Amino acid sequence: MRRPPQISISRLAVYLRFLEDYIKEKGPQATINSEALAKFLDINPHQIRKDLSYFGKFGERGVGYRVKELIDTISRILGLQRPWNLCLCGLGNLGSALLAYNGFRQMHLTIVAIFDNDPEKIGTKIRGVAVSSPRQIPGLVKKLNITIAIIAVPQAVAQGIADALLRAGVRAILNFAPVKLTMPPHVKLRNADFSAELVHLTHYLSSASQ
Amino acid sequence: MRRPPQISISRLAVYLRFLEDYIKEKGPQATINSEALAKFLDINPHQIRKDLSYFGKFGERGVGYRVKELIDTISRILGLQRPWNLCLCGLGNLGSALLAYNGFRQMHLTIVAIFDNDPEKIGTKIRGVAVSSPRQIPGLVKKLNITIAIIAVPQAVAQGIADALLRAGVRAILNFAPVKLTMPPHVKLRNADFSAELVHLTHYLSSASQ
DNA sequence: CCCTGTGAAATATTTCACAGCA
DNA sequence: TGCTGTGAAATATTTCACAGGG
Repeated sequence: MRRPPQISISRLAVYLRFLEDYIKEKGPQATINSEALAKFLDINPHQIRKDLSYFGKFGERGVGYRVKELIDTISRILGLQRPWNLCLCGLGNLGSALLAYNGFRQMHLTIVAIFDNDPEKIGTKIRGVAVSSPRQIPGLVKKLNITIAIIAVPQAVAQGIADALLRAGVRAILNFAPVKLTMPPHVKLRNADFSAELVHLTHYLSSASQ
Repeated sequence: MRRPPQISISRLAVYLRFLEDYIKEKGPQATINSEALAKFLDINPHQIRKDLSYFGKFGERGVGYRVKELIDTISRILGLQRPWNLCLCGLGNLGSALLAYNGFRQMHLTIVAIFDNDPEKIGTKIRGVAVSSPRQIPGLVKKLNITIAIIAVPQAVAQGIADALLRAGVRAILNFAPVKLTMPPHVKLRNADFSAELVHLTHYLSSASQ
């Protein structure tokens, strides 16, 4: 059994979300086999079994997987069995969208601090979360035990915010700003890049039509 | 020379964005070699040369790449040398964030229609773009020659919107709703999934600390 | 000599086929 | 029999090493 590829982590997240919907519909005793799950998600059943096998044996031969157990297992694999405190940097449209996004809560991910430069926003509470100046990053990251940060600020200030987060001791960053950030290797950095996604579509459409 | 992997398209988008910033700083005569570019983007220089070589020969031995030319070349590869009309489905926080996102304009991607169910919004113009009822999808997609759609509606209605877009003749969809959409193979579908990104961070943090 | 472009090697990932247990 | 778990095969992708043109 080898080390799981990065991409299998993304797939586990997809399985998890589907299974959470599925158990709501089918009830807590539901089981599912890899073939049925594969069909729903339009993926190869071998892939699913392989992804899970990197982490252990969770199914029953002749039966499939007990959905309740599988949800717990995948949650544990993904580190979602415990709560995480996040901060959101940047409360523009994107930051507001992320704050409103419900997907986080059910994953035990809680935004406990918001940092924004706008004096109008600083000192207010949005959806129950206080907005602070970025100068408060060092203090609040420690005080609120924040380990993960979301960067949703303009390109030009993203690296500066990232540096402040790094100094404050944040250990992982999800960056929505369209820049390549520089971080030491002990900080885990992921980039979410809208335009890179769109470009797949334009490339596909223009190469398909030639 | 083999078929380029999907992921090299994402990397080309990253190269392109960097080069656009770079030429602004260094001027229109700038050149760059694969090693320098690789260093800026924290990537392997062989990877960059290989990614480009899937599409042709764009560099000069002993010199590197002329940045201006390389920008044009990558734009052409990605299908960005021509304009594209997009529609945005869903004008919540995320939809608003996407509408405000400047990255699209410089890629010749124009949002020409917005679809939302809210009667308060229908009939208004946001950032110069009219908001219409989803019932207008068939008519407007054809009339405005929309080929690409962005779905930023709640999970529960995403498949219905996708079906309407399909019937209207849209050829590619970028889906931000956290569901697996079902589409026939001739429609190119990409998913942008925030929580799948975050889960990489929680998985990393919890497995690193064990 | 400098740096690209590219076959070939190394590595990573996916798919397959089937042993083995309920 | 039915389905998982997993080595092994097939593919895909990345990295390397170097030929070759300016």
